[in-house]
Amino acid sequence: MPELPEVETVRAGLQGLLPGRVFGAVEHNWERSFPNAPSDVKQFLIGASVTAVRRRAKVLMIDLSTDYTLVIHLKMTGQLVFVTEGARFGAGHPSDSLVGNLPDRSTRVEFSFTDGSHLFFNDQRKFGWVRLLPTPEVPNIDFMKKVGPEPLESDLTDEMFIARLQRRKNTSIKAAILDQTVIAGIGNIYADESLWGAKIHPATLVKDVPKAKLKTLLTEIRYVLNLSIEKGGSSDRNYVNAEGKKGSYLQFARVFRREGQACPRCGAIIIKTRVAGRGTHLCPKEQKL
DNA sequence: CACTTGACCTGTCCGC
DNA sequence: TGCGGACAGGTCAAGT
Repeated sequence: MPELPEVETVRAGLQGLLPGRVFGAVEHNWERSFPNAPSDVKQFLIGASVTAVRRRAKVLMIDLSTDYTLVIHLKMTGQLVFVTEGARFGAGHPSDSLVGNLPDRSTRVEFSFTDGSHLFFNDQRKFGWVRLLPTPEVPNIDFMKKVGPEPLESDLTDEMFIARLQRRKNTSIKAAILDQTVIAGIGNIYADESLWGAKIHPATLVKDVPKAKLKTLLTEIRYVLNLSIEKGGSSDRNYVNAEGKKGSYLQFARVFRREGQACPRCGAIIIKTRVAGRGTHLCPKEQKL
């Protein structure tokens, strides 16, 4: 799923809903979704209150009063949906939702708070995970050690972005920006959208993209990520925010899932192809190899 | 080291 | 209607 804008939307939602709530119980039905030792869960989660909800790259962090943190990766189909007591098994969710009554068959973990509210970790494909770690250890997990800079942080300069891309100079520009160790948070949707914005064919080797275009690419990455955050993210199949609602970015997408339609800039027909092992959408007239 | 491919899973869609 | 295969928003480990 979830790329940076979707994870950020979930983070913002949870930040408004969770702080102060106290964990009362946890249930899970798929070991790999929450592989923590039961003794750790009992000692450091049950009875702890939420202090803050953070994000780094596509990873969410729910900080606890015990100086432990729930670290969560939604991968392709993960959802984190908060419901008050009445909504559990209850009236379901509004029409702008992909979630019905919870728990459902995609529910992997159910967190219950002492005030009767619940947080559901749903994950149809079971790729996602939740881990409970001491807060100071979170930056030391492999992913955090290797992940690249946040694209929306102003301390990432054009020069830094270009220099990091050069590490992957013999691969396609699309593979390079999807590489989380080069830059954080970009996935298939925003890769296609930003490459269209910068008029770069996704299969172009990094070394063959002029520096001026790489600079433009960073501008376009920031544009699409910010626009998507504003629209609440992209809901293609599974993604919903912390309240179970869909995001609307795909209504504004220029190429993603728009094969067969006219390019909004030049009118040529958008095509779908395959680059870096991923479905790839582009304008064949403006994005040439 | 850089790069590509398959694996991890379930569900849906498309062609026969 | 059933069945096989491809594909789906993301990482990882293993291969070359």
